[in-house]
Amino acid sequence: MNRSFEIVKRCPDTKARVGLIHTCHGVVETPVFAPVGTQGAVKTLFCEDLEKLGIQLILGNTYHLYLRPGVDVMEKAGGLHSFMTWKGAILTDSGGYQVFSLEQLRRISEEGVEFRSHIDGTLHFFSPEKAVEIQLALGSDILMCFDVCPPFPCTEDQARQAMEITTRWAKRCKAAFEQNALPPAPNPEGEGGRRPGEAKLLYGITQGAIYPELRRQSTLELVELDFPGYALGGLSLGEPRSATLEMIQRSMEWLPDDKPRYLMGVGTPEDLWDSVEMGIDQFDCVLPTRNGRNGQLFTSQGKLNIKNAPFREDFSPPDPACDCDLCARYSRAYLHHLFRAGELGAMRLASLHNVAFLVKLMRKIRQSIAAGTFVKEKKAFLNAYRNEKAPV
RNA sequence: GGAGCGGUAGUUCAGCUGGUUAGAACGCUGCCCUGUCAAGGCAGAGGUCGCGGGUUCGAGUCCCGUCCGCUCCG
Repeated sequence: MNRSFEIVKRCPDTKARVGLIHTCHGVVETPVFAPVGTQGAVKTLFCEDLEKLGIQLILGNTYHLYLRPGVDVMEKAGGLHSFMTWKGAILTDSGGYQVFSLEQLRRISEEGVEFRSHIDGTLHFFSPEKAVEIQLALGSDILMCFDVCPPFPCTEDQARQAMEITTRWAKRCKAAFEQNALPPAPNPEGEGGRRPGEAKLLYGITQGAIYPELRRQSTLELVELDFPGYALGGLSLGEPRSATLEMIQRSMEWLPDDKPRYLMGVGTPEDLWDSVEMGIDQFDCVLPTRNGRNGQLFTSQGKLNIKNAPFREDFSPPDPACDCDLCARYSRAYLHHLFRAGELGAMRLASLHNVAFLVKLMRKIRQSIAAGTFVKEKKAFLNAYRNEKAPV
């Protein structure tokens, strides 16, 4: 049996845990935040930056990389790792999110999804099998099942349909994965399995929008299929935060304790603390890079729109508590100026800072779980982040 | 000295033959962004239409005068 995930430490007060995911490209310490590199690049950053931050896992996107540069190029390059020179682990999203985000450009059937390329309008077809095949060609370490992500809001009927087809596709993804990704490996230990880190991992994705019963059914059916990790999909699409938290909390009851739980597309610093507390191990989010490009910084004292007028003459560091390449050297006024002047470096510095901020936040979270101070640290962080006075 | 063109938001300009609360872009102020179609999106502030008369029910728009700028001719 392949134990790709091990739990190292548990929080005495909450469901939070510290763990390790063994991938073909190194160990990933959890809870982890993975920056999103849709097109084989974390926007404005280079591998050197990610390495310097100690990042162990990044995302790539099947749909985007399939369209450009194309699977042929990826294969000739020897896979995405080699292509972009990334030595760490890569998780590829299956393109399921694009089923949602490219709503106008696709048509769903039982067999799969017909997409029109957002680049040149050409027609393409993704089946669960094809999504897996492409992810294998990319050389992904953690593959995601091809799912249908319904929008918010959506009716219970729509949510049910999306959830049911996602489950059926999960079976097909798993079959395709087992056929192509797991050639019988000689095993001198005689246990008929691999050692940790020798196998690629295919995660299942739960759906069900914000309907608890659908969520339950989705989760239980996927658990039945026995994936090495489970993702919570279709959340943080605009639904009330309380609903998101409720869906996470409920899902934790149905998911096996000994597998990594991945909350897709989240999040904000508050979301990360709250979700880890409930037992989430993995995150990814475009927020640090997208907001970075748009001039919003995460800081220890809350969000900061660096383009705002008051920063014109503020020569203090963006976040005094931060030691990233931005904060260690440049002032708010300078970054403000770079944004106003449309200098590309502004987006890079802000993205770098935001990614560093979340990565360091996760490190702090892991350490506090291990030290048994999670609850205290969370409270302290949120007090400062929300700019409230510490309780006396 | 003469002729022509032009003066409308901070800036560059739209406003057909006169007709509701004068528009755009950029700039400015702020908010937003959650498995990236995103160097993006939304909202807001800002103008006694150079000035003074006149015609008209009604003038940024037509007429007269005047000031300023540009171009050309002397």
